[in-house]
Amino acid sequence: MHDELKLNNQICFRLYSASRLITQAYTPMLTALGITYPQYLVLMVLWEKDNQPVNDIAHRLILETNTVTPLIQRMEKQGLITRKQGDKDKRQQIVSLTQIGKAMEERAYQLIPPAMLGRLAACPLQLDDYQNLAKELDSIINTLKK
Amino acid sequence: MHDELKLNNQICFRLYSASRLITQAYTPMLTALGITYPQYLVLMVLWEKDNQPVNDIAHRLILETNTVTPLIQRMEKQGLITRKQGDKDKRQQIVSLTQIGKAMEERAYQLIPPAMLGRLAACPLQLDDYQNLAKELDSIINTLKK
DNA sequence: ATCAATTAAATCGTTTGCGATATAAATTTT
DNA sequence: AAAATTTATATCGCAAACGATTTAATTGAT
Repeated sequence: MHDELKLNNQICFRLYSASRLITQAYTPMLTALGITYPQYLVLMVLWEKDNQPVNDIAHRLILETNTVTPLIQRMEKQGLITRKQGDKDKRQQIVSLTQIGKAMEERAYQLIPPAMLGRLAACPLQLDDYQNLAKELDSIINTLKK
Repeated sequence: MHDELKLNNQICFRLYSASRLITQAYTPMLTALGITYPQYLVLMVLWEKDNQPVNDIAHRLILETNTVTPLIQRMEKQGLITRKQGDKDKRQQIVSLTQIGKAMEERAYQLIPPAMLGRLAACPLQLDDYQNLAKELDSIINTLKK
């Protein structure tokens, strides 16, 4: 048995597990808001800057448009966002928040950060551990993204 | 705009992105072997210890059986593993490697670790950074898994 | 200006991941 | 032992991800 192929030695498996578990920790709050985690990501992008084309949202989330387009279509059906053809470039679809989508920011702010703090209260990591983690993850992300 | 809701301040988004990007980095090698990343995880579990029930594999990968069962069914169809009912407990399905599944370990060992090393060569992280990262991820995983 | 190449979205098909539920076998309770 | 509960898998439905392809609009080249 090659040690390199042991699950315990895999950073990738840890990232995969930690990512899924944190997403699962968000789920109860997101379900209360009626959204999923990827939809929450799209909303965060739009809360920072409204009226963006699909491509910019996809780029920000490091996703392909073939993932973002259906995601956005579902969000439109739910009344969170609207789409309209771009003025300068008619290939673009400009995505904008509805009043419902805008209003959800405040609800998310009240609900999610305190709940996540509670959920991670038992975690021994300190603030500088999280900052360190963020830096290490950014290194990996920047190395691997095209 | 609440700072807590900015994408840049989200550990979760970093984990999600890093996980997807590393999985994508594995993909060319896994495609050459004819498998996917979750299938590779199942194989690693079985390379460490063959003949395990679905439940143990799911537990090891921190997945539910409703994810692992169809995954294993596809792997069976591809001839990588076999399933047989448990002797003591007839509810169990014992999963075992076929010769093809066993032989794949050596091919994976030749192919994957060197390619991933190359892929991460440009990453500024050092060995102790990775060890640190592993410890931090384990903290999060242990805090959040039931 | 015309034709070719690029770009922005969308569509299609497959594999995951997971909540909810079903089924059958084993265990516990009464 | 019969009934109730728990446990191991499996099934179903839906939302991601993503490779591959398509369509329409824009840009670049001749």
